[in-house]
Amino acid sequence: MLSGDIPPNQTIYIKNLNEKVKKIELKRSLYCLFSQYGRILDVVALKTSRLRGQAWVAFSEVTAASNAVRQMQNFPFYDKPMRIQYAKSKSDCVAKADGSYVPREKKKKQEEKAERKRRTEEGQQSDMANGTAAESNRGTAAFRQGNQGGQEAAAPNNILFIQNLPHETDSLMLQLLFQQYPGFKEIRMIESKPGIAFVEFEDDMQSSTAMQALQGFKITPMNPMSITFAKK
DNA sequence: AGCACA
Repeated sequence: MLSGDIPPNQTIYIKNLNEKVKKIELKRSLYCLFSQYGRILDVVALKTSRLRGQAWVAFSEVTAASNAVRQMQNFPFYDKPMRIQYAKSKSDCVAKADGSYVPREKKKKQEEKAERKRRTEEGQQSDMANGTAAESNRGTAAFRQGNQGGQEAAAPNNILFIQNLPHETDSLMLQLLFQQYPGFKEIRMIESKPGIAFVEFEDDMQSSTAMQALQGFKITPMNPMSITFAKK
């Protein structure tokens, strides 16, 4: 169930996107969501029968893509957890940037494939069978843009930065949630800044585990939490 | 499930 053996690529491939979202809105939201990981060169999304529900986000750096693949894995986006992998090939925009771009021949077989299957289209609300508590909690989360005011994602470290909390959240509630993960040390909140919190762990492996487990966890239906590494 | 660049 790992992301397969696709080698790292500065472009990420995202699937399981909500197909009801309009293309322009989808691209804009993806841009907002992922710009916290680095500079985005291009966002590609098509609504053709074969390509709906998928998108490509090209970063200027492979490391940005790597962070995005790990940290946004299963992030609830328009009610559906994103499934993220590296793209299988180089984006045209990066080929153009590094000079290796050559216009491709047009492929006929893609149009032929498009008319094959027309069987199951609706009624597939699946799984969450063996997910974590957080995973099942995440299911119907609304998209909230997460970004800590800056652009670049902080490197993985032992302190997590939590956003989009309901303003009535207190540190005791968060402690209940985070202390179940090994290495938990403390919650820090700031009176004058409701909706955010810092959670400290012993080390960055343990903070990463908690992040992965609780990413998108909803304290209320409108508050899927957005977890990133704190800036040091 | 599905890897493009209109």
